[in-house]
Amino acid sequence: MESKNSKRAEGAFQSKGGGGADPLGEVLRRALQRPRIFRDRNVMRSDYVPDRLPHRDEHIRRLGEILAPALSLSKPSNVFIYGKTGTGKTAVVRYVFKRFREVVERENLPLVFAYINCRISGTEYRVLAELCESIGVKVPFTGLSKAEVFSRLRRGLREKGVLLVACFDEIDALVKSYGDNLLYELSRINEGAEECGLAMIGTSNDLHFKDYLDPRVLSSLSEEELVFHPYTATELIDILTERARLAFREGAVPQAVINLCAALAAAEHGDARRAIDLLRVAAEVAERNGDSIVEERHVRLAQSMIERGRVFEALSTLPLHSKLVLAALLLLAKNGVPNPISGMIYQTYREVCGRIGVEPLTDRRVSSLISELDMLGVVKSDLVNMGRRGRTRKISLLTPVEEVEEVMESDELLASLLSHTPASIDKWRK
DNA sequence: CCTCCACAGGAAGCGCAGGAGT
DNA sequence: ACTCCTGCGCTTCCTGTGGAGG
Repeated sequence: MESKNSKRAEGAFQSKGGGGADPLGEVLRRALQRPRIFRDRNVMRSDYVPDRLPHRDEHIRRLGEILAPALSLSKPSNVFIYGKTGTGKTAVVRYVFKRFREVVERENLPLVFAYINCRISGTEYRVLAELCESIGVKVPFTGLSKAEVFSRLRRGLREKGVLLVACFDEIDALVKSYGDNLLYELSRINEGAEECGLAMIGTSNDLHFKDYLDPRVLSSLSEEELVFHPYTATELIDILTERARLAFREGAVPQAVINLCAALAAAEHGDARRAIDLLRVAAEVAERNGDSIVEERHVRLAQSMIERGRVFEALSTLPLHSKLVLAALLLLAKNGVPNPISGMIYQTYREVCGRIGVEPLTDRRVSSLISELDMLGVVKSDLVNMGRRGRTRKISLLTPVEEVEEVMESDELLASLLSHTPASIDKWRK
């Protein structure tokens, strides 16, 4: 990507030849001359697996020990990994998998390591399908019954004589919407099979996840357990320093900037991914600015950009009715009702629907949409009891009104709604 | 102390789309 | 062509609930 862009830029630059009105030429010349902050952009990507994981040596060693029997082709214990987001669960698993794969390749062992993110895969069917694909069994993305995919997986494992070590990342997402049936079936897939089978690693950022599991599944899945604690600010500094050393030109990112990123992320539950994102965006801001050194103001700017990016992302990808719910929320906030309750939002939403001639959804559905927006981090909803006046949710935007409005203005349909204040709002205004 | 509000949120089911197998 | 399967977005129906006001 990087090299492709710069090659194209160079070509255009040369073809400019002896001057003339070329609006792009100046931009391209500046792009080439621009002081480069990045040395290797990939290092700052979220799926990058570093060669060293500061402050996680102990976890790496434990996981390695647990999985070691796989190399002599006996099924290792299942593992359960707990820890909040950005505490290095995924990084450690990926790192250990990477190192094991190197050995597998060298020794030519019938051993496969699969990594599946259950929240992204979403359904039991897709998780099964991914397991199948990891051992080279083709399955259509829909059309088969789950039982059929399951038996293909079992058959595949037997016929190929493969030992599969699968990591189910964010396994709680799957269990919360589908129950633990699939896990139970998978834990029994080994029965009657020797020299092949399935070992499971589950990760969850919900510490109470255990409560959702059937005792049989729990005992099978958590033969071993690992707990990851959030990083402290000093640990985050080490992580960022290590990454920065690889990702940036020497001297481009001062220690003070790294410390600031670490401090900001540490304030939000020690999330390393957040910290790395923040530093990356700050560096991009600086580079786009033509600066050769990342400064504190770039970090501050990056923080608000990340915030705005989340709203923009949400607004551009959300389905129509979720957008309309957000529009209702914004209209309420703009007109002196910053923390409306569900009922107010629903009424406003209905009026908004009426204005553009869209059939409104039921209140139940809208309630679910609000929950989704909550999970996306676009709004915040708090359960409140108002005694006689019932029990409801108080909902507020997590992003400043002006920023949401700015993003909404760019959407033709939504922008047209903002000019008109729904009548019902009057009665709630104080 | 009891009532009853205004919803939350679970469960079930419906209709549709996309696809496999026969 | 027909049956069977799942996912998805949605509705309908339902039970649950903390505390202000009677």
